[in-house]
Order: sequence, then structure tokens, then C-alpha cells
Amino acid sequence: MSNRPTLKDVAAQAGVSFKTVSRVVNDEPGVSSGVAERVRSAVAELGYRRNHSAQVLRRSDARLHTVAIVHADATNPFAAAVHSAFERHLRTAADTLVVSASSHGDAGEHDRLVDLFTERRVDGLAVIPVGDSPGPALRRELDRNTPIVFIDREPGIDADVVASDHHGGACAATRHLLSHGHRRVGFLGSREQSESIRQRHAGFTDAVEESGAEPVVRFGLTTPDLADAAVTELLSGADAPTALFAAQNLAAVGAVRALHRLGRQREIALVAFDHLEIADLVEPAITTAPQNAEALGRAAAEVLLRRIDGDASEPTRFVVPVELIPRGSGELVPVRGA
Amino acid sequence: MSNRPTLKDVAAQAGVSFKTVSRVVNDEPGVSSGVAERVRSAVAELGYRRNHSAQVLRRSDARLHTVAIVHADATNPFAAAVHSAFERHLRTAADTLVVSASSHGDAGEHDRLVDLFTERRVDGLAVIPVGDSPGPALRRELDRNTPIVFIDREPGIDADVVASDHHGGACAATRHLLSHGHRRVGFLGSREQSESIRQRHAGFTDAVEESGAEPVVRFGLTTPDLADAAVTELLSGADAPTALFAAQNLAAVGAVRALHRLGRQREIALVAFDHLEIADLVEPAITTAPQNAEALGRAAAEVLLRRIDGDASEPTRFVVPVELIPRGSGELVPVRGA
DNA sequence: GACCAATGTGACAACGTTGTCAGCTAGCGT
DNA sequence: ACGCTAGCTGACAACGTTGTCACATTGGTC
Repeated sequence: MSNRPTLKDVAAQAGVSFKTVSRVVNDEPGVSSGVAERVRSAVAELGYRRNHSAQVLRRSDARLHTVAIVHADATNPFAAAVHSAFERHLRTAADTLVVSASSHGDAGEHDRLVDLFTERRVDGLAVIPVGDSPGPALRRELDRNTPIVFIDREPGIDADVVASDHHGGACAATRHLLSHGHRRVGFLGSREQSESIRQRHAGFTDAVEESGAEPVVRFGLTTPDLADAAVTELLSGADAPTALFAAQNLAAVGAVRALHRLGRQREIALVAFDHLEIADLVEPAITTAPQNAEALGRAAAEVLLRRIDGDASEPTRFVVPVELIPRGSGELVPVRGA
Repeated sequence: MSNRPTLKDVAAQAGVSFKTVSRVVNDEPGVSSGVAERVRSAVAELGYRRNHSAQVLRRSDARLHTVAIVHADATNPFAAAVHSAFERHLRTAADTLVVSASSHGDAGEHDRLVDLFTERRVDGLAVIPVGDSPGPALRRELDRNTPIVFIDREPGIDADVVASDHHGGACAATRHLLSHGHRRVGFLGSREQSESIRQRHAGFTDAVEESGAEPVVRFGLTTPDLADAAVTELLSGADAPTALFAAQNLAAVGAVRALHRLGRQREIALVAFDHLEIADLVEPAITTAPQNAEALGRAAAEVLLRRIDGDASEPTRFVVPVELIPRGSGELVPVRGA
């Protein structure tokens, strides 16, 4: 990785001063065409590439055309989709390299990654937060007015955020179920500590309350197995719900499994928040309210670019709507004989 | 993103020379404890962070503790899992930051990303190739002996590769089917141009030939719909296969859908190469031969670290075994009445 | 008291690049 | 022939850091 050619090497090869080479590689005016040609062929011959570190060092206020995104978990398909849209937008709209790293859910590592990226100087940061509050490195950068945008989750601090309309989406999904005549509706949630799950629960509750229906709420269903068990238990009791709202991915997977095992998949209505890989592979297909990862990533890119361009106005909160996609499971009507 | 404090700023604050501050932040010996303490509190007060660009520039041969991985598609769960293992290993074993970017499948963009990362100086590169042959930037870096490891696909050039045992895995999966008594076995493949699909086909063919069974081969099944149609057609003919080997993800999804629609999921055996999200969600569960993403990522990290540490031996090819996971669908025996 | 080693500290160069400025040449008008 | 301008080109400083070396101070030894 060493002995790369420098401006000097190219200059020696072309028989000019290194400043002239600099001019050529930066397309600056004031180089005669003959010399420029000689320099260009020397550049090609040696395979010269500008040293980004030196460039950044010299012009410390200039755009680096690099932003970083710090993940909680890059294997999460939703995070990957957001990242992908974010990256595509920045690459095409601003010729900016998006680099990323993942903390695998560890808050300390998360903050350390922020630190490593700031050491390496980037134009801005996108963060999918881990935990409730920003770590010291993130806080320092916020104080320093480094362009930072938080994606998907509340940072627990006053800063730019791009997030889904968890409340509105859950509310719409629940209303959708209620509009088909259900009077007892189950809520299947994962970690109650999660702000987004709390908001989905609030949306669910608002919809249920405005209709006078009866909610049945279960939290802590962080794995399909737990959700499966919870649904099995819910449906076996008296006054079992006739419709279920799965507030999260894995809870929905467990619910689907339980309904199929019990053979009641055409009887109990189900709407799932978030994208479901298996939505179309089961019968009936699952009605979902997927977060719009594409819109989130794109919005985050736009917010960040505006900050990088010097916008110093108050932090904004950009809310991306969540649209319901009816596929069958959410349009089932309650059956009498339970 | 500007006016960050430098060594000089900290030095002024602490009333020492900037070189002394440098010594303190690098834990070099030869600073009295009193001075060191004063410097450390100045560092904390100003929120000083070392400028990585300047450091890299000064010590151009030193380790940067940064490697890059260039994806074809970061939203592909398999690639994400490989990336995740790769990153975890480098972070924990070598305190190295893994940065990544995705080309979204565009070969030109892929090579451009390689170029951008080399401009920014990294210790090494991991590449999940796009297309058949490396672009000019990648070729230049290979010539320059930059540590580079190719993951999952053949680079079409002599270089370090870490890849799954496509041939062996397909061979074992097919033998597994044959050992349950099947004599007519179908192969469901996607793009025949793909080297890994070719290898899986070769493994399938070897297993079939050594047993004297009859193969039925379909290529081009790049979407579930196409695979669904192909399976429907295959099973409707005379001499229909009694077992299927799906050589790829999406082909397997289509096959599952077709079998369930035809109600023959307990009759036609099926083994799928690669991980299947729905493997456990259908009845019978799908026997799969998943690539070991964890092992691939880890092996790639190890190969790359060895190169970074100066190993200059011949390029190696590291093959990661593919283990069969029996779940039910692959253990079905052929039934008489077709 | 003179010498020496050990210790702590700072001055300075260098990394590869870009910005500033000065110098050189050619071409033009007088 | 002379000066002037425009157009090229190069010398040099600076970015923030680390490596090298020299200097100053201390304490111990003969």
C-alpha cells in the first residue's frame, strides 16, 4: 500500500514542476496544451492518484465529498434499504461517497464509530441511534455543529431527525381493522422501551379508543417464538380478539406461524407494521403497513446536504408517511362462532 | 465541520509546545506526569481529536486501521451477513474500522468506488465483484500489491479469493436427494452465466451421473414467478421428477409456491441452495444448504489481515464448506402414483 | 566542583497537496 | 529597440501531524 506515485514523481516523469502537474490534475487553466498532454500521459503511465489525505489537510474547509452513516445493524433489511437509498441519492445528487460502519447494537461501539469517522473527517454524519441518548463523541460533534441527521429513531436531543410516522401508520392500520367490523383487537408489541414501538402503541390506542372497541395488549414479543406463544394463548381464551395488529416484524412472523398452525389464518384478521418478507408467500397474503425506507433514506440525504451546504436554521423533524398495503389478511371480517 | 482544535490549540491552552501534546495523545514516554495531566485536561476541555488525514500523511507507510469493503448490493441479506462478520472480526481482532459502499450492481460505479477508497488510503480492500472482470482501478491496485480479497465470486484474475464450496454443496445436496431413492431429479437454476450457478450445476451433474439417475435441468429462473411456472410445467409432464434441487434463493421461493399451490409439497422432495427466509415457515420445512456467511466474512478478514501484515506469498483460494440442514422437504421419498 | 547520564522539553523537517506570488518568455504596439 | 501585457511555469508556504535531533535541567559520582 506504499510507494504510490506523488505529484513529484509525475512531474519528474513529465519534466515539469509538481505544481504544473497539480494544475493539470485539477483542470486549472493556464497550462499549455502540449505540456498538459505530456503530464496526462505521465499520470496514466504511473497510475497516479491524488492523495486525498494531503488534499484534505491543505484545504481543511473544503468539501470532502464523503459522509458516513453509522448503523445499529447492517444486516437488518430495513436499515439496509434506508442506507441504500441514502447512498444512491448522495452519490448521484452530490457526487459524495457514503461510507458506513455498523455497531452491531453496542452503544459504546456506536459512539466509537462516530469518533473514528470524525477523526477521518467527513462532511456529515447520518446516525441510526442505539440506546436512548447520544454518546460523548456524538454530543461533542453536535455541539460543534457538525452536520448530523438521525434516522428512524429519536436521538433524545434537539437535532435533525427523519423518521416514519409510527403513530399515524399504526393508527391507520388499526382503523383499517376496525372498519371491517372488529370489536376486540389485539396489539402485539416487542420492546416497550423502544420509542417507535411506544408511538405505534399510542396510534393503536387512539384508533381503538375513538371507536370504542376493546384492546388486548401484549408487549415483550421480541422473537417469533414469543409472539407465536402469545397469539396461541390470546386465541384460546374467552373473549379472544378477532383481529391482530402486529407492531413489529418478528412479532408478525410469530403471529403468522401461530395462525397457520391453528388453522385460523382465514378467520383472524392481521395487519403487520413494517415490511414482511413472507407477506406474499402465505395464504391469505399479509396486509402490511411498511415503513418507506426509500423515502427515509432520500429525505435523510437531503436534510444532510442542506446542512452541509451551510443551512444553520433550527433542527427539523421530517416525518415520512406509512401507507397501508391491503393483501387479504387485514380485510377479513369477524366470524361469529369462536 | 471546520475550526476544530489542533495540537497547537491544545498546546497554547496547556502552556506547552505542540510536540509535547503530541507525545501525550500518543502515549509516548518522556513526559512528566504533571505536564501530561495538564495536557490531558486541555484536550478534554477543547474536545481535541487527532486529525487522521495529517497523521496518515506524515506516516505514509503506517497502518491506517481502515479497510474498505465494496458491495454489489448492500440490501442483499447474504452480502450483509458476510459484511457483518467481516466487520466484526476486523474491529475486534485488529481494531480496524471497516468502511463500506455499494455499487448497486453497476460495474462502472463499482470500480469508481474502488478508486475513491484508494484515494482515501485504506490498508486493504474486500470486494464482492460485479461483472466478470475487474475494472481499471481494481487492476491498478492489484498490480500495486494493495491487499485485496475477493469474496464469494471469482474475480477473473489471479488474486486472493474466499468463496463457498458451490460444487461440493450442490453435490452433497443432490446426493442427499438421491439417497432417499429418487431417480428423476430436477435442477432449478437462475442465470447460467453466473460462475457460482455453473459450479452448483456441475456439482449437481456429478452427483446425478455417479448414481445413474436422470436429470431434468432448467436455467433462467431468475424470479419466483419464472421458477413457479417452470416447476408447474415440469410436474405436469410425463416422467416428472420426484425431487427438485433449487440452485438459488429466488428459484427456491418459486418452487415452494408452486408445490403448495399444487398441493404436492409432501410428495415432491426439495432441497434449496442458500439460506431461505421462509424455510421454517412452511410445512414441511425446507431442507437447505446455506452458504456460511459468517465463515466467509471471517475468512476474508483473516486473509486480508495476513496480506496487510506483509504476507507476499502466492494468491490463495479459500473454500468455505456448505453444510446441509435437513428440515423435512429434502427427506421425502418418491411416491408411486404420479 | 567538574563531569556524565538520564530525563524532560522544544525546534524543525517532512509527508503530498493547494494557494500565492514572482519570474520568465513571447508577442505586440510604439 | 524598448516597454508592456498576457500567458505559462515554478518556488515557496502552509495545512496538522510525527520523527529526529538538540537543548536544558536534574541528580549522582568521582
